[in-house]
Amino acid sequence: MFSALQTCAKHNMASDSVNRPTSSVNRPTSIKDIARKANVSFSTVSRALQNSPLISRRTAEKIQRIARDSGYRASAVARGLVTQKTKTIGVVVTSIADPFVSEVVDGIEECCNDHGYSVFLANSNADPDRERKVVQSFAERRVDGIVVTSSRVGALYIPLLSEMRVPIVLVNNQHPGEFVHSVMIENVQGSRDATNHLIQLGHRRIAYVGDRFGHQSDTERFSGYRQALDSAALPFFPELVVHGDGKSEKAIAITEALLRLKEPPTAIFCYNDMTALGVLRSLHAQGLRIPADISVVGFDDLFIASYTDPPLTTVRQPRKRMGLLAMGSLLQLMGGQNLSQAITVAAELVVRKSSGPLQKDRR
Amino acid sequence: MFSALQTCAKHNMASDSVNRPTSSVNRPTSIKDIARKANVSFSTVSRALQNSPLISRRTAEKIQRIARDSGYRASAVARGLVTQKTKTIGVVVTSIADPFVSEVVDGIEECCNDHGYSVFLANSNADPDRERKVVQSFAERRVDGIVVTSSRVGALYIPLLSEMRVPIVLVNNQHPGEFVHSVMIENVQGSRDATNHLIQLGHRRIAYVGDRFGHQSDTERFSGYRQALDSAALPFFPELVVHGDGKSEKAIAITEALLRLKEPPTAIFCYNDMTALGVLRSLHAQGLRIPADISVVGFDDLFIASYTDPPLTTVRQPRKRMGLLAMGSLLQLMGGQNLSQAITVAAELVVRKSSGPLQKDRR
DNA sequence: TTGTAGGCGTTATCAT
DNA sequence: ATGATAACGCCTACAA
Repeated sequence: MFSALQTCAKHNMASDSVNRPTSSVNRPTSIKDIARKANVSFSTVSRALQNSPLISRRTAEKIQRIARDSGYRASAVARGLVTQKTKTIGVVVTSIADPFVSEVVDGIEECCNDHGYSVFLANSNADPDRERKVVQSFAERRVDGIVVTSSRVGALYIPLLSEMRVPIVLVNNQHPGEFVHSVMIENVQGSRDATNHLIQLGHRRIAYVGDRFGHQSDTERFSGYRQALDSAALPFFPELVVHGDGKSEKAIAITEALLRLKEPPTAIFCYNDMTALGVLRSLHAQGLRIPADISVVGFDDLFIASYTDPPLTTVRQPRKRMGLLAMGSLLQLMGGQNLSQAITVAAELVVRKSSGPLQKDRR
Repeated sequence: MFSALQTCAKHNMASDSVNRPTSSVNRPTSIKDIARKANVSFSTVSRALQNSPLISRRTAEKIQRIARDSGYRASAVARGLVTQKTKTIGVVVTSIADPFVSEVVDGIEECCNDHGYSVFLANSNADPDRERKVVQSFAERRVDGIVVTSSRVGALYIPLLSEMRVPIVLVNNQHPGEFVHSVMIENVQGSRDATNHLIQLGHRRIAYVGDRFGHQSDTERFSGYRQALDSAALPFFPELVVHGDGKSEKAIAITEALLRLKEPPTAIFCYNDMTALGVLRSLHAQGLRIPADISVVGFDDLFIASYTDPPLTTVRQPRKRMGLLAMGSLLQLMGGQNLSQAITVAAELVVRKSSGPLQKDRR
């Protein structure tokens, strides 16, 4: 008892005079501070705070009370160092300001929070170099897993995966085939449905305003469009297919060109809602009535789609759910399970007012 | 030399047989692994990797090469433990899916990235309990600073500030007066400008569709509206002031009621763009022409504002810049500076097509 | 049921 | 210019 006290005193002196020369940088209260107040060893405190069964109820309660009263917060960084698990995941996005992306992240975050994980967020600005750097920083942070949305360079992650030994899940990335774990929207089915919808309304000259050439999602959506035409035995008009950039400005110019054709389309199917926004605006500017004169269909079902004039017929991507699914897969992978199948999510046609029956005598 | 080798060998044996009984959980390569390969002590490696001047060029280069080749990534968690600085900040948002919020976060993230910080993101869902929990988790993560956007419970952070001893900056929170460090939009000036704009167009019966009663930003925007009326010596009509909820659905019903008045307004100034969206839709449904029959002005300048029909006159909040400013302040605070003045950002009226001169004979 | 000791991967302060 | 050593705050055998 006596010697124990002496040791304790010596220890205190050491830590007060030597270890903490600058008392001005007072650290957050630690497990040791609590141990001192409770007159127990700090390992007892550690156990009590984890509700370990091998601690007497009395001391456990006392310790927990002291911890609460002194506003103790266990250091996740110290814990991470010893357990080799940080309970964090990294999320790489092109831009968090993108409404598609932000809803996916919303889903990811919700799932993380429910499972005690914190999320690191980083923008890549669709720049492969930045994307690389961001992932390096995640590596240094020792994240337990990574989710990447809309990457153009999914292949980048293949070597990283083995290097970092951390599970990675991609959402709507450009080259899912190359990557094991991914959540993808069913582009082909979605755009087939959209095109079929227009065909059933009687349209024969249906334009497709795509994304930049070579992008996987564009290729797939175009493919769905072709499939619909083919299975309805309708002719394919190459002049009705134009590549945009997924933004509305470009779509405006494209629409004008489309309308200048000797035989303009009677319906326009757009790669995404942003493109459709530009198309709508351009059509309005030309004084055309929608859908009386021409029909428009988008893809994504952004919030804005129900507020355009007229409300936009489009293909819905359940973005938040895709985020939840991605995080769900990641949790399984981090738990050591080895699911290797890519998840694919059905796209849902949402019919609003921008699509209508073909008017035979429209001009 | 001989004894040194022996020590080294002993050390290796110890760490290989005792310290790492399970070689299956192979950790990322550490400073020690590199030290072994380079035949130097691990402190030399540490210095070489930090470009310490007291290391010979030769060994420094050798070490750096080995580090690069073995894909070494310094553990930020270990570094954080010893330096007591994690180089992370926590961002609390109501919902990252909110377009206002996501652009603020975009600015924050950009600034963080430029300065070597990583950002933890967490949704509060506007729930004070969640908000409290989120901040606790940030405390455990030992973040170096916190940014909170659109909190309704700014006061919550006052005790936290002293407890956590971490700088906090609030963006557009409800009660800035209570809090030292904040970035706020100039609500009063912005809505005064908007209202003046309508007055100059000849409007006398201008409605204000606000947010829920009691919210600071609503109170301020209403105050700007009143100021404009007063300084133009115009009468104030209480029946033209209605409280919405900042969402478009509610605004639809409100607009219908407004139009049923014996003397309906000739212009509607909305608390935000979402509200304006509902107003526009309702107006369209009633067959009114905008702005010929009635003018509409919003607040925020969301992306969607330039794509409504007609494009919406509104008051712009420079959201990304506000994020940058908030993070700028936080950097200064984390650097030990003690700026205590709240930052206020000017709002900018953006005139588009939804506002026009009063038509005397409109009905 | 509780205490002791060692180690997680760094940085930093001594020595040499 | 380099090496040994002690933290940082926590977890976890192993001892008692």
